[in-house]
Amino acid sequence: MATYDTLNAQQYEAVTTTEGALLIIAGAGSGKTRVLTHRTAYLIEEKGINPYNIMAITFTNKAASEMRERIDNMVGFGAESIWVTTFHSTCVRILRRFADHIGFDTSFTIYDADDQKQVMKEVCKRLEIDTKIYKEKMFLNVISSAKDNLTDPTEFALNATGDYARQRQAQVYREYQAVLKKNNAMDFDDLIMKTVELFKSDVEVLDYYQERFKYIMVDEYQDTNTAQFELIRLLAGKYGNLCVVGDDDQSIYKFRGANIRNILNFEQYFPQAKVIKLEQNYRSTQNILDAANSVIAHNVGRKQKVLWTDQAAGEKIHFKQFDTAYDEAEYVAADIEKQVRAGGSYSDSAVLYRTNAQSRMFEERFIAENIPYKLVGGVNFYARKEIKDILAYLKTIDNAKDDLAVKRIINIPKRGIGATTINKVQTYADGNEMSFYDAAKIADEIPTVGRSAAKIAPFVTFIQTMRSKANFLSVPELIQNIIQDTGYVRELEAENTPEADARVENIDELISKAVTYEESTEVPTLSGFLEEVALVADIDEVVEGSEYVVLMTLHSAKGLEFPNVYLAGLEDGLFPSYMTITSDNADEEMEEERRLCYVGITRAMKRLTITSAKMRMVRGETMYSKVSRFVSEIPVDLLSGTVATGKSIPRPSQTEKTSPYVNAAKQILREKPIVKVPVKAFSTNATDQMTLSYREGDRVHHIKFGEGTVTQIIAGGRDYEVTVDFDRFGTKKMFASFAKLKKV
DNA sequence: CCTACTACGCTTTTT
DNA sequence: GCGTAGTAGG
Repeated sequence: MATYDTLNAQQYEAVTTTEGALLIIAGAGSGKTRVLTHRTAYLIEEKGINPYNIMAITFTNKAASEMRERIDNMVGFGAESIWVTTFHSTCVRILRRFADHIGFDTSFTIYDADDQKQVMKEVCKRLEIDTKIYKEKMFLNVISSAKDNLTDPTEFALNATGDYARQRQAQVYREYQAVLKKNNAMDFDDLIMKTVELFKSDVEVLDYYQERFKYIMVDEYQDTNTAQFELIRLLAGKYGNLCVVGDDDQSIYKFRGANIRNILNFEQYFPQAKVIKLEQNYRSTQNILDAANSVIAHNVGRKQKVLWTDQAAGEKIHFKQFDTAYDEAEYVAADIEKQVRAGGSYSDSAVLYRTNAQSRMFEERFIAENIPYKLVGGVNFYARKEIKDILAYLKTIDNAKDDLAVKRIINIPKRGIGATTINKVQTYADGNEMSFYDAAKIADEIPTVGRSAAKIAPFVTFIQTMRSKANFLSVPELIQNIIQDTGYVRELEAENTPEADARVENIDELISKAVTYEESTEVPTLSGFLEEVALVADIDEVVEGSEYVVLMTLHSAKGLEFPNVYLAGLEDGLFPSYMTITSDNADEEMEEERRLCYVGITRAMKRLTITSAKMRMVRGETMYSKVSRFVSEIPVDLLSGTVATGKSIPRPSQTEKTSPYVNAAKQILREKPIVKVPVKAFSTNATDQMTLSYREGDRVHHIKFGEGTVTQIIAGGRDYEVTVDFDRFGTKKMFASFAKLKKV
C-alpha cells in the first residue's frame, strides 16, 4: 500500500489526475520522479488499472532503472509487467518483433557513431565526394536532424530543389540508407523513425500497442524531438491518457533535435490538457535557488515559474576567479580534501564543466592528490578500440550480415588479409547480392582473390566453429574463447605498456559486464547482450553513493544531485561558448546556454562553488577570458569570495610536459575509482583470491545448463577450470569465475 | 602486405 | 596537444 499523504497539494493533484492529457511542469528538485512512481501505484491500487497497460518512458537507462526500482518497491505484485524503458529500447523491442513489416530483418544490428562514420566514408567514396571539402560528419549531422524531424530521403530531395548542396545531401542520405538496409542495420535515429514509420503504415500493429499502453508517462519531456513526440502521440492516439513531465528551463538538447515547442505548445496539441506546476523544491538551499532563479529569469521564451523552498538560506555561493586553469583545478582539489577532512565524503562532490576537454586538468590534480574520482563521458567505454574489436567478433558470430563488423576483425589479429583482398571480396559480394561474410566463405571460388583465399579460410572456420559453440556457451565464455583463440590479450600483454595494460583491463571489464548480464537476465542470449551494450550511455554507469568525486559535463549532470558542486570554467567564450556568442542566432542559443547554467546551479544541494580562470590552454593555444556573463546575473549579495590573484603556488613551467607517471596513472584510473571501492564481484587474476564453494563430485547449478556433477577442477593461471557433467547438456569445461556455479 | 611516419581533426553538448 | 586514420616506403 502506497501512502499519498506525504505529497504536497500539487503533487497529489498530479498523482490523482489519471485520465486524459496532463502536462506536469516540474521545476528542478520538485520531486517529479516521486510523482511518477506514486502515480503509477495510484493507477494500479486505486484505479484498478492492469500494470500490463502502463508505460513509462525516459531518455537514459539510468533514469529507467531508477524508476523501475522505485516502482517495484511501491507496487509489488505485477510491477514487472509495466514497461519502464528508454525511447530507444522501447523502439528496439517493437522493431525486433515487427521490423519485417517494413522490410527489415528482425535481427537487425544497431550502428553507433563510429559505424555511421565508416558507412559515410564508403558512401562518399562511391558518390565521389571530396571529404576534404564536405566532411562526413556534416552529412551525418544533416541526416540525423532530418530523421529527428521524420524527413525521409524522398521528402528531403523534394525540399532540395534548386539548391545544389542540399540535392547532393539528399543523394548522400539516400545512399547512406541503402547501405544500412543492405547491412541490415539501423542507426540510433532510425530506431525512432522506423518505429513511427511502422505505426503509420501498419494499423494493426499500431492498434495492438495502443491497446496495450492505455496509460503513458513520459519523463524529461522537454528533451523530446519531433520524431519522439510523434511516437508517443501515435501510441496515446486511442485512449489519450498521456502524462508528460518536464521543465522547459532544463531543455538543453536543442542541438540534438529536441523541440522545445513540444512542451510550450502541449496545450495546443491536446486542447483539453490539464497543466500542473510543481514549484516547491526539496533539494537546495534558498541561496542556491535564488541564484538559479535570477539567472533563468533572463530568458524570455519560458513558462513562468518560481522555485521556492522552506529550507534555510544556507551558505553563500562561493565564487573564485583564478589566473590559470591549473590554479582552478588545484583549488577545487584542495577544497574537496578540506570538505572530506571536515567529515564529508568524496561522493558528496561533483565537478561540472562545459566541455569534456576541461576534465584533464582536474584528473591530473586528483591523481596527484590521490583523490578518487570517476570520469563520466569522453570516450564511451563501448567505443574503445579493444572493446569494439571483441564486440565485432561477437556480432559476426551472432549475425554475419553486418559487413562492417566482419571487415573490422577479418585481419585482427594479422592474418595477412589486406585491403586489396578485402576489396576483391567486397566487389564480388556486391556483384552477387550477397553479404561480405557469405562471399568470404566461398573465397576460393572467387577468381580475383586467388591465393589469398587460403588466408581467409582459417578465419571463416573459426567463426563457424564459434557459431556452433554459441548455442551452448554463455557470453562470457564466448568472449574468453575469442581472446584465447585469437591471442588478442596475449598480444597486448606482450606489449607491456601501461596503455596496453589498460586495454586488457577494459576487456576484463567487458567480461565482467557480460557476467552481470548473464546473471541478471532470465533468458540470456548473445543477441540480447549485444543489444544491451549498444544502448548504454556513460551516465548509466554512475552508481550513486559510491566513494568517489564525479567529473562530468553539465549535460551529463541533468537529473543528478550532489551536496557539494563545483561549476568550473565560468568564462565568456567557454561557457557560454564562443560558438554561441558569435552565432547568427545568438539570442536563442544564449538562452539554451543559460538553461545549461541553470541546470548546473540546481544540481547543488548545500554548497555551490563557481570558478573561472583568466587564462587557459585550449587546443594548445592560450586563451584569455573574462568572467562569464552568467555570473553577473547572480545578485552580488548571494556571492562570497572574490578574485584570487598572485599568491598561487608555483606551477609547472609551460614547457614542461605532463609527467609520464601521470599519463600512465590516468590510463589505468580512467573509468575506475582509485581507492576504497569494494572488491569487484568478479576478479580475473590470481586463483588464490578465489575460493570455490564446491569440490569434485559435488552437485552444482549453472544459470543456463541447470544441474550437473563436478568431475574435475584444475587451477589455471588466472582462474579455475571446472569440468561439469550436466544432466541435460552433457560435459562442459568452464572457468569458475564466469560460470558462477552454485552448490546444490 | 606490413610498418612507420605524417596529417588532420578535434573541442559544445549525446540517446 | 592528443589520438587516430591515411599514406608512402620497405
